[in-house]
Amino acid sequence: MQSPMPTLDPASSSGLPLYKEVKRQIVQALSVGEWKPGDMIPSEKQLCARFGVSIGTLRKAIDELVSENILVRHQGRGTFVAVHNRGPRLFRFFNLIDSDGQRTYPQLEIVGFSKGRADRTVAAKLGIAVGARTYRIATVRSIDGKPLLIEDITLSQALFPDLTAEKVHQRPSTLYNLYQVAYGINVVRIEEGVQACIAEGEHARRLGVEPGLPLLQVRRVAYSYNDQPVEYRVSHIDSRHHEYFRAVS
Amino acid sequence: MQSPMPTLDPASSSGLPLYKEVKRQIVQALSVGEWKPGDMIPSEKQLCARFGVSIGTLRKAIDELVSENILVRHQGRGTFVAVHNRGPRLFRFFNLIDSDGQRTYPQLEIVGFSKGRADRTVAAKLGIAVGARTYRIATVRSIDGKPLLIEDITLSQALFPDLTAEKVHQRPSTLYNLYQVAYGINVVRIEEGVQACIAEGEHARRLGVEPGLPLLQVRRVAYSYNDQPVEYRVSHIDSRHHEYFRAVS
DNA sequence: CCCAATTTGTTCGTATGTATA
DNA sequence: TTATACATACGAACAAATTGG
Repeated sequence: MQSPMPTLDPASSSGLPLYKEVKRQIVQALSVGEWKPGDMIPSEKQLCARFGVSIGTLRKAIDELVSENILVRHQGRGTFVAVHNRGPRLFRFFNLIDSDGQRTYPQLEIVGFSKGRADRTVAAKLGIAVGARTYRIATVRSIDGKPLLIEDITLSQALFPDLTAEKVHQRPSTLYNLYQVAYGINVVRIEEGVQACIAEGEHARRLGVEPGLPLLQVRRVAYSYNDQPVEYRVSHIDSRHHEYFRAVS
Repeated sequence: MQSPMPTLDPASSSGLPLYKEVKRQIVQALSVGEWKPGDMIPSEKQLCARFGVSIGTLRKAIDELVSENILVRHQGRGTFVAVHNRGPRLFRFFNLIDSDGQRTYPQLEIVGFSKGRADRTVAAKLGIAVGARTYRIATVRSIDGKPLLIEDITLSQALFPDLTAEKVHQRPSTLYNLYQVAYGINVVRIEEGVQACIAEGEHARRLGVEPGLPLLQVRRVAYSYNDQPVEYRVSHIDSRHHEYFRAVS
C-alpha cells in the first residue's frame, strides 16, 4: 500500500531534492519555449502525473517559481507563465518615481541602431568573446516631450540573429517584448550598478540638458532563465525631478 | 476521527487563513521582544502545540518568515531569529562594490550628534508629527582613510529615549546593532530613492572632495517589524571608484 | 567513534474550502 | 449547477543534520 517508485527518483540523476528536480525541469520547459509567457501551464494534477510526484512536492516546486516571479497562480483559473512586459508591469525594472512618489511611465523612442563588436566590458557582461558581433541600440525616454533618460543597449548577434533597425522600430510593444515574441528570450531578472556622473557632449545633447548637470548612470545586465545574460544596457538619467527607487527586505 | 477545533480558529478573530494568523502572532512575539535576534525559537512541535495547528500549517507560516529574512532555519539545530548586523551581513543594506566587483566594508566614524525637530519631510518619512523631537547623527565612512560616504541620520526621540552622543560613540558595533541591543528595535527592511547631485559646501568638505564633483544622494527609510519606520538617513556618496549595486528578480 | 535524541527537510497523501469558467 | 483548479489544513513516515553523552 505504499507509493511505487516515482518517475523522478531523487537519488537517480541529480542528487537534488525531488522538488528541486521538478523545478529544474519546469524551468527547462520554459527555456525551450514549451510554455510561453501568458500561457497556462498544465494543472497540478497533470503535472503530478507527468513528473510522477505528489501534489505536495509539485506545489513546493511551483511555490519557489512563483516567489521568483517566473510563474503566477490564480485560484480557480490555473497557473501561468509570468509576463514581464505588459501594461503597468512594463516598467517593472524601471522604477522611476516623481516628486509626488508616483510611478511614471515614460515614452520610448529609438534614435539609433548599428552593428559592432564586443569590447572587454561587454564581453564580460554578456558572457561572449571579445570581438564577438553585437548590435547597439540607442534610445530616449521622455515625459511630456522632455527627455528624461537615454539608453545605450548592447545585444549579442548570436542570440538575436537577423535583428534589424526595422524590427526594432516596428516593434508593437517594448524591447523586452520584442525579445520575447521574435526570439523566445524572456527577461526575468536584472542586476545593475549605479554611479553619479556629469552630463557631457553626446549624452547632454541627447538629454537636452546643459553640460555639467549631474546624472545617474545605471549599468544593467538583463538575464533570462538559467541566469543567461541577454542584454547590457547603460542608462543616463536626469534625476532632478525623478528618483530611482528600490526596496530591500 | 476528525481534528478537534483548533486553538486558533481561522474564522474567529481575523478572517485570515490560519497560517497567516500564526505568522502574525510570531511577528507579534518578535516585535515585543519575546525572542531576540540570534535566539532560537521553540521547535516546530512546541509551536504546533502553542498555536494548536498542524505541522504543515506552522511550516507554511515559518516558510514565509524565512523568505522575508525574518527567521532562519538550520536543519538539526533549530529555527532562529535573523540577525541583520553581524559579520559580513553588517553591510547587508550597503552594497557598495569596487571597480573589481568586490564588496567593500568602509569604516564608520561619528562626526556629529545633536537634537532637533522634525520638518515635513522627516515627519512624513518617520510617521511622526511635524515638530516632534528628533536626534541627528552625522557620520563619515572611509576606506583606507579616504572618505567615501557621508550620512545624515534622523531618529525620533520618542523611539530612542535618552539616546546620547556617548552611547552613539561608544557603541560596540554598528548603529543598527545599537538600536537592537539598547532599544530592542530591529531593522529588517529598507526603502530608498537615489538621485545624482553636485558636491557643495558642507558635503564637499566632509567628503574631502572639490565642489562640483557629482555625487549619489540616497534617501533611505529603515523599517522594523510591522512596517514601523525607525530611521531616516540621507547619504552622499563619492561614486567615482565604487558603485551602488542592486539585483531585481 | 558511535549512538541516541532532537530538530528541521523531504515526500507522501487526504479532506475540505474557495474561486473561476 | 457543475466541473475544474488552486488554497488551506491536516498529519504520517522517513531522511539528514546537529548535538551531547
